[in-house]
Amino acid sequence: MNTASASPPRRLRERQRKLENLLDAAGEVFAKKGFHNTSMEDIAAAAEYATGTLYRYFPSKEALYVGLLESRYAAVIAEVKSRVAQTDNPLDGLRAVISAQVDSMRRDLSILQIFFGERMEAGSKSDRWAHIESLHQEFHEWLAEGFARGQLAGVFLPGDPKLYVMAIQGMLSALLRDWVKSSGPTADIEQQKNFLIEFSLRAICVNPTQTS
Amino acid sequence: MNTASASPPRRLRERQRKLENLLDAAGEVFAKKGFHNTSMEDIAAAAEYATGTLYRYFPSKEALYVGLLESRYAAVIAEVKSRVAQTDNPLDGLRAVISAQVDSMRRDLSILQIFFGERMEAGSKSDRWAHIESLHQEFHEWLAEGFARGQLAGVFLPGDPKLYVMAIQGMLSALLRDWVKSSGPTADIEQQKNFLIEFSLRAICVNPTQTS
Amino acid sequence: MNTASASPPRRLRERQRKLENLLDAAGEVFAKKGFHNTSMEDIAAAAEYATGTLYRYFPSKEALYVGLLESRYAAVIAEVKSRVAQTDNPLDGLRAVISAQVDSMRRDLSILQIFFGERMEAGSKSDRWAHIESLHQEFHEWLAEGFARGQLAGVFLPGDPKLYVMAIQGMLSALLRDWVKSSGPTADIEQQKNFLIEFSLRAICVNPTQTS
Amino acid sequence: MNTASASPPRRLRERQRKLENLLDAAGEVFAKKGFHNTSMEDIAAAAEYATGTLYRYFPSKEALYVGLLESRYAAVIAEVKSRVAQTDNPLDGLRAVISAQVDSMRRDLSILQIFFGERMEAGSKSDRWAHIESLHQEFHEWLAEGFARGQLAGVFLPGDPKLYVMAIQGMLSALLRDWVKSSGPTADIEQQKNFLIEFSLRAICVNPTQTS
DNA sequence: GATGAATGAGCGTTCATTCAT
DNA sequence: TATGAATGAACGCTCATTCAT
Repeated sequence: MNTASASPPRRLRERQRKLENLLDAAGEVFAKKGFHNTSMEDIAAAAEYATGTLYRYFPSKEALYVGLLESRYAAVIAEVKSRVAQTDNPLDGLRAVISAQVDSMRRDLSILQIFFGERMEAGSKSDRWAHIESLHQEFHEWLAEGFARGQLAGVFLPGDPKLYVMAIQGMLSALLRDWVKSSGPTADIEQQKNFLIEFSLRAICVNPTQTS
Repeated sequence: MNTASASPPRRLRERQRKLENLLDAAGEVFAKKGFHNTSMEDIAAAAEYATGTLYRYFPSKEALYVGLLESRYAAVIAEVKSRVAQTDNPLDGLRAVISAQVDSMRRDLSILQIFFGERMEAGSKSDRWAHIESLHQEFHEWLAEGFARGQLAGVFLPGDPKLYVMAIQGMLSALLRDWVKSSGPTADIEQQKNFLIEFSLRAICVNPTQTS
Repeated sequence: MNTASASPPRRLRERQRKLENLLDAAGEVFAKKGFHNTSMEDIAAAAEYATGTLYRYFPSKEALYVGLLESRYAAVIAEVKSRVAQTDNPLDGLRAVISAQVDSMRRDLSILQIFFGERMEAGSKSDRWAHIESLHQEFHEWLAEGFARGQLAGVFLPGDPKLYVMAIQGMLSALLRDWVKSSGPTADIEQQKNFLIEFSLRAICVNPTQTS
Repeated sequence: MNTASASPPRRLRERQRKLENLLDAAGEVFAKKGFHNTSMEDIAAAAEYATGTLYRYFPSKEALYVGLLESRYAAVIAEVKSRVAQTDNPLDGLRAVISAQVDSMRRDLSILQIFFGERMEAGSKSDRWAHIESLHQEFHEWLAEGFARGQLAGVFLPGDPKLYVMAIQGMLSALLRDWVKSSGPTADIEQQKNFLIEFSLRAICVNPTQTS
């Protein structure tokens, strides 16, 4: 292979790398100060770029923010799916769903701070918001399907799977929000994680007593 | 009593009435557009006042927002406490806690949209934020105490009451957030409410089968 | 005399008294905070009136300010003239001019702070400004005439009397400005006053050595 | 030296040039309308910039104003010092002090209008105000020292040098204020300048008759 | 591609003034 | 006459975005 043919990929890889750097920098700043209190100049400074350069990568501040959320959310979803794939029964699947999310978040608290930071306006008609929303939808549907399989297997109690998903994700959110408020996961993370798991199993399983 | 002595109260009542109107108007606008995308002019227009007039009632936009949250949150808490006071056992107490919150919110969806709208920066050192935060703390502690009583009565399972509170409030939040997203409570509210109650009872009660 | 005929004068006196109070209050506030940083509400509060009431006495904030200056300046001028009237030769007249101004100002430092505070815009076409300006003109012309008499008497050196007036008044201003800056007359007022007098006499008199 | 190494200086020089333009424009507007009646938009228009641009050079309106005063005052002081340095005896030094200030001011009347315009509130704790104040202090002390040397040489009369300085600077101020009022130096500047000089020499010198 | 100076619309806030009571 | 709630124009300042270099 010659340089000519190798160059385009290199260009792309280069661009990807810079884009990642930019998202990382933006992530830090957004996490610390929220969307509205972060200026493009802040981000540029953190990424060591000039303001104008940001616009070579994202057409607007909102696009940058949404892109960031998207990338972080996708990573969490991927982590969950991967961890669930390593299980072979609904109970462990449920455990993995909760565990993976707690672990993801714990690893990078800034994700949380962004997730629970200011929501953008419903008015934003950006395609990217649509996409992030569809990521979310698709994730919840995937969770619901997994849940339905547990019900068919006679392991989970009957009822609308979507409601079960909502309940579990709601509890997770509350835990994570707590961490954000106390700016950092509290000491007994494992205990909290296990609490959530046990709590869920009791509420969800046909035969909770056999769940250890 | 003569008119002269009655007059000052009238002034105050008048002011209260206007203040309520103002908060209502602000509530609507903040709910629709969020804090940062709502201008004082928007609020003034909604309240049918001139911009300057708003500052006779609140010293700043943030104070107005916080005042609004405070007033709404206090109402929800009051409702919950009142409903719980009418119960005479932990199980019904738990049911009341969930029921009352769902009902409160359903009644005025705009509260929700504000609660789940953009959070202000942690930087806001306003005393009012401190107050609203203490309202929240105090409410959660009150819930935790009630829960602890249920444990002492042997009705609820053991475990850190604060975690139980977090779990329940988290599920409630998720439900309400769902409503906000679909801009309005979905048709089967009662079903969703009951789902949450049953779900919680199973996860919390020593003897869930006797809970009807 | 009956009440009917006495009433109008009483009304007027009453009004005068209130007006004086108002000016006094305004004087204090203007002196402390300057024209632009003083709001009508400040003045109203200091005078224990409602804002609207101020407009019954002065048609505008500027009119109030100018009225205040006018009244204070007129008093200083009157003091100077009265003190000069008690002298019988140009030398003592000059001494009185300087002495009276220093004493006037020392007595009420707030006058100074107003005189040396922010000047209004030249744009203000108010008739009152014209009047205050004419007070000033007339005072300086009166001083110049007095000076000219001293020249005719062979006591003062020749030269444009207006320039002499300007020089003396300039030195007085500088002294007073100094006081304002150190917020209060400095300890050795008498010494400073005498310095100015001696300085002036040396520069002005035909035969300074005989001036004690 | 290559272009690369020369480029940064160019940037800086460019910035300096623009800053000067800005100060000039601001000087004109402030001189004409005073601080409080000049809006940032006015200045921007005069400088042919957008409002936002001003804030790239000065962090606030006050900073711009203070920066302007500082730069102008520093220039006057420099002129005075330079002119005095060319003299070799106290008498000529005194003449130079007065002459240089009159000439400086005459050259750019707008300086005057700013110096005698509205003073900022004492409340402004800006570092720049402190600096300008220290410029002033230092200048007056320098003048006082020069004066003391004249006393030691037996040329000037005894007495607190600070008071002499105050007197002379006060007369200068009065002259300049006069010019401002009549919006422009009056025709007989030289005569007025000489009057001030002669007046001062008579009041200050041990042997005024030999001073021509 | 990268820069960063420039833009200018938009916002929160103030306050002199008015007027119904 | 006195009140003080209401007004609304005006201001200082910010910052996402553009574009000449």
